[in-house]
Order: sequence, then C-alpha cells, then structure tokens
Amino acid sequence: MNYSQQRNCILEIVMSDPIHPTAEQVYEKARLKYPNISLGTVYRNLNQLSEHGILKKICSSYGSVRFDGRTDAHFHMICKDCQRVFDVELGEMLGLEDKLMDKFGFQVSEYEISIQGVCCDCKK
Amino acid sequence: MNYSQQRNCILEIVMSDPIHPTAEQVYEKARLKYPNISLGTVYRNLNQLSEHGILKKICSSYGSVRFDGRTDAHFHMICKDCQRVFDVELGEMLGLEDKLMDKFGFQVSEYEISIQGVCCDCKK
DNA sequence: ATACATGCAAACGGTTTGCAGAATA
DNA sequence: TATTCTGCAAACCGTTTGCATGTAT
Repeated sequence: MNYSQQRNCILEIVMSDPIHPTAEQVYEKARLKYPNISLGTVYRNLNQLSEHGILKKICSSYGSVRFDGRTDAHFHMICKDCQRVFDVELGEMLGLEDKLMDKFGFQVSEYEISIQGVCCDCKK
Repeated sequence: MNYSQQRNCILEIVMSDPIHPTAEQVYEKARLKYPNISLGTVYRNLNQLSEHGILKKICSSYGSVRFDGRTDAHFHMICKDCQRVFDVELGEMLGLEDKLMDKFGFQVSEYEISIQGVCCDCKK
C-alpha cells in the first residue's frame, strides 16, 4: 500500500472515535476534510485496511457493515433501540481458543461476539 | 400468521438440517416441492419466522445472511475456507448475561458468537 | 517511470416491496 | 367475506468495479 492522504484520514476517523462507524458515516466525516472524496474511495480503503488487519469489519444484522479501529479480541454489544455498538472487554472468553482446538481441531483466527439487547440509556 | 404450505415447507427445510442455509439455498430446496415458489416468498417467510423467534438470522461477513433453526444460545464457528457454519454448545458463556447487567445495565436479549478460523477438514 | 490511488458513474447482488390474484380462517 | 399469502417483477440500497486521471515512490 502506498501512502495516501485520503486513506490516512479514513483510518484516523475510525481509530479516533469508537463509534464503530458505517462506511457512509466515515464518508460524511471524511468529506469535511476532503469535500470531493468519493464513497467508492472510502469503501476501497476501509476494505484494504481490514484486509491488512488494521481495522476490523463488524457485521450486524442491522443494516450496513461497521468498522472497528480495535483489532484485539473483545465483545460487541448492540442496542436494539439506538443500534449503537459498545465495546466490552474479553474477560470470560480467555481459554476458549484452546478448548475449540482440543475438542474440534478448529484453529481460531478471530472472533466476533455480538450481543443484542437494550442498553441502560434506552431502557429508561 | 395464517398457515401456509410454503411457509411450512421453508420452516422444515431450515429446521431439518443444521447447515445454516442462505435464503437462496432455502429457495433451491423449496423449489423441489413447490416449483413455482418465488424468491420473494422465501425471503418474506424467513423474515417473518425470524421476527417470531422461530428461526434466527446469522449474519456472517461472508456474503448473505444465513438462517438457523436453533434459537437457543450457542456459538457459531465459520470456516474461512469452506464457509460452513458449525454449531458449538454454550458452556463457557454461562453467567455472561448477569455480568453485563451488573456492570453495564445492559439487558441481553440474544447473542451471536461468530468464531472465524479453519476447520479440521480444511486444515488438511 | 512505474505502480498505486483517486473521483466518477455505472453495474452488481442480495433483499424488499407493490400489485393482482389465490389460499386460509 | 375479510384477511393473509402467493408469484411476479420492479425497485432498492449497500457495495463493488471499470475507467481515465492524478499522486506517491
């Protein structure tokens, strides 16, 4: 990958705020700095960054794919009302990989835990 | 929901074989019994059944949404090579819901654990 | 100079929807 | 009879891609 201003901007947008944005949301933010940036460029860069393991795709049942600047193992909680995605630390899952290898011979490379429910804000 | 032959057939297809089929795969199977069934009908029914909690949607990063006849809590392991989806029993996750409520006030309604990696068949 | 990235616009593919007619209650 | 469901086809929308131009190395 060569350097590009646009990709750098896109990466910063995703890394700097853990809102787990959609491509469209990244596009809107990127346009503040690069008014002519195209949605295609945003998609291309988000995908490239994911393929290089710099970002991670989050697939939720609600609409579009989201992108995550954190690539270490952690949970995601998705609120059914506001559809925000919250990070949760791993804790309980430590040791899981070994168990799956022992029992199934399944070599875990990454995982994604999506917990749906209602967050404390929306519950009010 | 009124009874319908097509919906019943669709439900049986998803329930009877834990392959976690896509809508397209359900469509192909349903056409064996109802050659004129439309893809729209398959989608409508899969979504209705999911909304009623009779089936569950599985969203994988690989292409289409998949459907699961099991609605109790369990893991999914997705092979990066063959893209098959395997069921794994819960085990380690028991107690998670209480922890999330205590710590975040987050009311879990359901969750989906997607573990990506390479299964023992594909590793060969 | 060469490879890579961009903006634009068109294409793609999975999914949804409007409609007229058929099946169910 | 009133409601729900179906098949069909068109629309939809998030995403990808081809192309000519611009930028990085």
